[in-house]
Amino acid sequence: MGRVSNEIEDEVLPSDTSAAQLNDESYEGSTSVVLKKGPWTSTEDDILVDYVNKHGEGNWNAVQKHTGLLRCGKSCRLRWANHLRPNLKKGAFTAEEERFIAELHAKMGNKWARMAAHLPGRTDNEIKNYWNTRIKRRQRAGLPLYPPEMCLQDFQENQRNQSNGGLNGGNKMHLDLLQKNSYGIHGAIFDSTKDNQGILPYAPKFSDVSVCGNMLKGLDSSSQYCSVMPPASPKNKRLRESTIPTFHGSNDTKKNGLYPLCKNRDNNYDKISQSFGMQALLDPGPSLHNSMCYSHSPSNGNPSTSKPTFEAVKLELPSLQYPELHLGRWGTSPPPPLLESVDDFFQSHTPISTLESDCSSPQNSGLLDALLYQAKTLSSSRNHCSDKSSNSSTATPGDRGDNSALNVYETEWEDYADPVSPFGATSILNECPDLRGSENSLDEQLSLQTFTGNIPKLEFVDKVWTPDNENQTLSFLNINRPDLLFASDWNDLGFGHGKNQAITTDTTTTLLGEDFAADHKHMTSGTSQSSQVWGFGSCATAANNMHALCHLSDLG
DNA sequence: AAGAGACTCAACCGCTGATTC
DNA sequence: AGAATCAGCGGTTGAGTCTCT
Repeated sequence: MGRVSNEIEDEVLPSDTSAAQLNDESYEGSTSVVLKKGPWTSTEDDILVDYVNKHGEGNWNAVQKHTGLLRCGKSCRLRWANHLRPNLKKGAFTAEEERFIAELHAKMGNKWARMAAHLPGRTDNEIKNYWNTRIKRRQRAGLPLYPPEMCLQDFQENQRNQSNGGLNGGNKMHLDLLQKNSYGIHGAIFDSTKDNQGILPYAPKFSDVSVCGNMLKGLDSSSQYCSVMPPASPKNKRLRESTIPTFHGSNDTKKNGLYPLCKNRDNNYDKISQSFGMQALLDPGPSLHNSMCYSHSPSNGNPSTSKPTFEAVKLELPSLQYPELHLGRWGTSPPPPLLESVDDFFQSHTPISTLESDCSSPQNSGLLDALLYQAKTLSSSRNHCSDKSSNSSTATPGDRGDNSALNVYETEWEDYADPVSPFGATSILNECPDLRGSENSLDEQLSLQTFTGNIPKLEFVDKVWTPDNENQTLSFLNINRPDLLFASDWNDLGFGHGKNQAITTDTTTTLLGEDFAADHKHMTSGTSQSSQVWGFGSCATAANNMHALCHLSDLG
């Protein structure tokens, strides 16, 4: 845009640059050739296009020699790649593209070129500009950079990693990165917490639990952005003494699939709580630390003393910022229940993801427990008979083995799946038509999703995005929604339609309150397809749900 | 209407890895 | 093996445009 001024003065391309031009500061180069800088003119474009048409791409330094174009090879390549090459898609990103970019960024970080490779017609520069703009915008708005669902996914991966034996190589890398990045992260995380202290009764008081890698990264190199976008308003200055622990993923996910939130029965809620900044209040013990990185010096030994690392490190990897996302909702939640009870809840129930094959009996009493157990039982029997729908989001690792497409992508994933990326290449093929056709911007939709329970599902990242496959790419994963036991999944279980659904909804309302029920109701209003999957509408919602369930469990 | 600030985007810069000599 | 060159990537800059007050 802009820079039209050059258009006039350069209408004639100076293959025979005058001496006057040599002194022009817009020209630079060696003693022999003075290369022009600044905006390209249409004439230059024509020359370049003509050259590329004749000689093909590459050998950019030869352009100047052969055409007299006073541009360096770099500039030519850039011009061609970003503006002149055919099939470039100009114009604003569509909502679908925006979502896809978010997903890609979540997985890749600031790998613009890679991202561009998945968006035909889009350039890395374009994507980069878009993303940076988005970051700024969301930062100003105090919004998270990523949809909360992504955070959950990362958390789930982390859960699996922990259950699989602690830190693996990827996690180790995580730690390294984390330590390097702890400063920026600290600020970021803390910002989000303090900002919500007023409304978040269980705002984390733990300190020094630095967010791990993927959550922290991805924002940008200069750490000017944080995983949780703090409102730009000065009045929102925040403390710097605490952080919200978060989880990090690993590439294990791409092997294990998804939905592990409840898969590991070991203190799942503890870990969730950790992720939401609750854990430390209750359990400062080492369990927390399995997945948490500490920014303070190990020699310090004082977990309450945050010692940000000031080493300047470029953060590239994705940053998942969920804690802040819906703190408003958190704020509306009752004070946290006894987390132990939540642990009990999870421990007493077969992980949702394994309902199909494992119907444990409730170990806890309580209405919801009973309901959940009943649902599980029915689900198990039903699923065994129905041979799992093709788009089941609860594919097990074994299922994945049957998915050749998945395997293909999985292989390619290895190339760039960052071990510290928040998301592995989890691939659950579920469509969520709810978002399709929406013309809302991604930001808007993400906000919406927060309350509708739609979880943007990370698909095979290594496929090229097209409108045709977008519905697959943007599948949604709802694997960890205890609240949906009352709704969508009951549909799936044969409970949810008509009267039964009304009953469960009413029950939810009664037991969990209008707010929760409204959420639940909203979420269940989706299509049957979307109701086949489980998920958190938002981390906060999930937390609320768990709190509610915990309450119920205790009440029961 | 005007000014300020935000936004957008093209282009440049520096760095890195691959390739060639 | 090491230097030179090339291609590409990601970060940054800056000017035009837009929006808000």
